[in-house]
Amino acid sequence: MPLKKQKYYITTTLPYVNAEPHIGFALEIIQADVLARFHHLSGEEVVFNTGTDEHGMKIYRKALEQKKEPLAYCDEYAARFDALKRALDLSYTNFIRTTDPHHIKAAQEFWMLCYKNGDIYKKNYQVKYCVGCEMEKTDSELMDGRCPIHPKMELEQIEEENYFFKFSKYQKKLLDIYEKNPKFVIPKNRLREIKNFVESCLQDFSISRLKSKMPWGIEVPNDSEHVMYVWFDALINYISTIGWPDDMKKYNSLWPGLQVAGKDNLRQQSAMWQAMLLSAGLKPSKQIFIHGFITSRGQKMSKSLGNVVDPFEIVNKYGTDATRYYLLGAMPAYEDGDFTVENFEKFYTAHLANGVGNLTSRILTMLEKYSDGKVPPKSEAFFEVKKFWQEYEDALEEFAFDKIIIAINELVSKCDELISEQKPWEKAKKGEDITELLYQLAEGLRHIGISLLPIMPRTAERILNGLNIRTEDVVDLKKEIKWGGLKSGVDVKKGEMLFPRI
RNA sequence: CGCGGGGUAGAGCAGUUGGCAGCUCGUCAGGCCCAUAACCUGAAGGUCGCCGGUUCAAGUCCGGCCCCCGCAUCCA
Repeated sequence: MPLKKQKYYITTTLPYVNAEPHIGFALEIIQADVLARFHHLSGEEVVFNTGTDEHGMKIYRKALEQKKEPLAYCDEYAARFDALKRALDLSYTNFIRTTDPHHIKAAQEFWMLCYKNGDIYKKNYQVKYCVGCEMEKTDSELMDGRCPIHPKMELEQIEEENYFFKFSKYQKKLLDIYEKNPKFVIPKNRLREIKNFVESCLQDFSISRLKSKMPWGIEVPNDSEHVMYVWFDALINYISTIGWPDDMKKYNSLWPGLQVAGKDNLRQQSAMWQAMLLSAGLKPSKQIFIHGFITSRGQKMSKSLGNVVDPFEIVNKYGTDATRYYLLGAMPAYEDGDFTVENFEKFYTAHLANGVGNLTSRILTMLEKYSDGKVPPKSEAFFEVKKFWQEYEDALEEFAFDKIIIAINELVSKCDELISEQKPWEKAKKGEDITELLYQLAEGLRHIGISLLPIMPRTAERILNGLNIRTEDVVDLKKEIKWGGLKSGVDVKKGEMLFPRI
């Protein structure tokens, strides 16, 4: 009986197109890619969404500065973000732009649902405005009632009519979601953080801007004087990209999905967006994973400090797979991680050149020298691959990408230890039979190759090709993770070095 | 008493429900020659920020204190 393929929907946040792609976003999308690839290998039908968030004041201003039409400006940036796909070897299936006509329609439809549900209302919005900054200021941003940057200037009071969303109405329901599903937000401390926030104060938030002041947004239905505030429109991409509301069949088969986001997005993703979904009568997200920030030499990256790391530059210098591996393995899964070139190079040398790269050539060379370039007859399992895969899957389940890398490295070490212990070169000289040992190593290498498929797709392919396995044939992970998948008698070939030292 | 994160070997970090303090790099000493000067074994190196409490037992739980980093802009 043919089973219907299980569906897996995962999405990143949409980066805002007012700056170049950031290494922190690279981390996010690589994490999502590992999950997407793993589930694809497991035989699931994967929809993996990313894209660009393109509306709002900042974009509008930047476009004006560069004397461009906003959309033309966005086109350029969207292309730059889409270029990450190639640079980082990403497998996303959807790339949505919030200026896509379908998304615009969906956002308006969504608005109407919230409106009909009585959750959108008009209110006078009083703000303090600093002429020096040309910015609205909230009370929490002020010092002694004055702008901290322009303390000599008087703040102006501005009053405008905005639409508001009844966030406060959903306090109890949000807390219910968190209560019912203790893994709704990973890691735990982030769930606690958002719980505290929702428990303490939920203020209705403004979801529109006057079009006369800021025309670059999605028009509010039945009120052409307003456009939606960028947050409200952008969040809806998670469902508009999977067909909502036109293709309800597709939407129903995929939603709710998994969202990956940075810690700066905790509130928007796990509280505001969830309240919006409730208001529209839709299901809350399945789960939200919050990753930390990447610091640069211990400090937050900023243009003024000049310590911003460009993902394209890193990929050009060290290669796609090494970049993926470093970001996944050297950054703590749940906290901030520090990025330095020195650390990158150490990690590269220790794990890639000396570790998996060296082991691959060791094993393949031995097969060529002592086994006629063929895989020897099968032998019983020496390595505890079952335990290895259990660890691997458990770590993935909790988004502990660093733990996956540790588990793979342990398997690499075990192979190295076995070689040193058994001294196959010595035994071969004495004429002892080492075919059993060689099969152990070759099959161990196959498991390493399979386990690297989601992490470093190209490297994994080269390892598997060396063992005469085509990645197209790796379609059923359940089968692949069993001992003995490597066929005896097939030719092996040692290719180029995987990771030349730097 | 604004919010959050952190202080563990020279550096960077792990330490889940309390139960002999670990990993990577670096240093030192051996081994090995299948492998990318790679690999393996061993050693040195710690008052787990400070003080107090609970406990047979605290890096871990509780209370207090000190220090560092984010929370205006650029920016994920």
